[in-house]
Amino acid sequence: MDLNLNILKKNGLSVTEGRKKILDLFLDTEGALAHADIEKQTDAAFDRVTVYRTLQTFVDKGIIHQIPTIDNSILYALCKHNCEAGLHHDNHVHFICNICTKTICLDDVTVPDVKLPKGFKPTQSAMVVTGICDECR
Amino acid sequence: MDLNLNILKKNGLSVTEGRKKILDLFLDTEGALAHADIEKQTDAAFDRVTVYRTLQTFVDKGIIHQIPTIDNSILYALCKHNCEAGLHHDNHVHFICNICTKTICLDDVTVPDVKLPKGFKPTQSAMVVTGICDECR
DNA sequence: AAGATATTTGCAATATTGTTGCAAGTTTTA
DNA sequence: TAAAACTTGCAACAATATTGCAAATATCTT
Repeated sequence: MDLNLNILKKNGLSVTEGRKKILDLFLDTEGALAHADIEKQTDAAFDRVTVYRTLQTFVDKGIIHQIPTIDNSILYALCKHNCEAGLHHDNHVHFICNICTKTICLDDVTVPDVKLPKGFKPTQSAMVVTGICDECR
Repeated sequence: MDLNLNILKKNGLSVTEGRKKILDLFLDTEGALAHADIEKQTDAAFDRVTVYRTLQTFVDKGIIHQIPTIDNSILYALCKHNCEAGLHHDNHVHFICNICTKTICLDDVTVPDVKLPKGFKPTQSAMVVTGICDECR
């Protein structure tokens, strides 16, 4: 059975062309994707709305996660570790290259714990590092 | 001389009503502001475009900085440490409260250094922690 | 202090991005 | 294979962001 099919079924999702195609894109992509990337790389085969809804569904199911960025854009990337529906525990650092502008999941670099002031209870933390990636230097 | 006036002049900016008012807002606000907050709190006294341009100018001059968020929104906060034009070195952790949804600059919590894989050169890093803040618990 | 120059503002138009309801189409279930 | 459940695309809409340009305002110069 295909990998994408497998993932969709495991999460109780109907298997449709759009979901298979978009999931494939993520499986084939090193790094993160924005909504616009997906539209472009699928040749607008699917309606914008479908892409939005598919991404939201994948996030809800814990298949992909959102990455915080400093500009106004949402980036998505595959969850490498089994995230349950509604509960993500991706804990790796994301790197944004200033030259090629790619966002790369540094799966081996975990977000360090920080000591918060009294009264703050953390549930999730994210870290984004910008700079020059290994391919652009 | 007023503090806001001082800041504007130091950065070689013309002193206008809009800039004074918006800068005052930041000086009076604990935490971060979104474009929408500013419109609301100035009673739409200024055109949306003016607010956009003012924020951009302040970022360029190193007066305020942008905060990465996981949803599609840009947040701005005062730079507490003297940032030069075009080069920000705010290095504190940002905390987003899941209950009151405020974003708080934890000025005393610095972003820890992480060891990146070979070939990656960092220039800036940001850390966002979500959870429950000291006032909401 | 007043006019010349430079900068900023507001408006209008336009672009981009994201959301919702609903009917038609597709997938799953039994 | 038919019924039920779910997904898609369309259309309309809403929110957010950008640009050019003329009018208004601030700064500079003397």
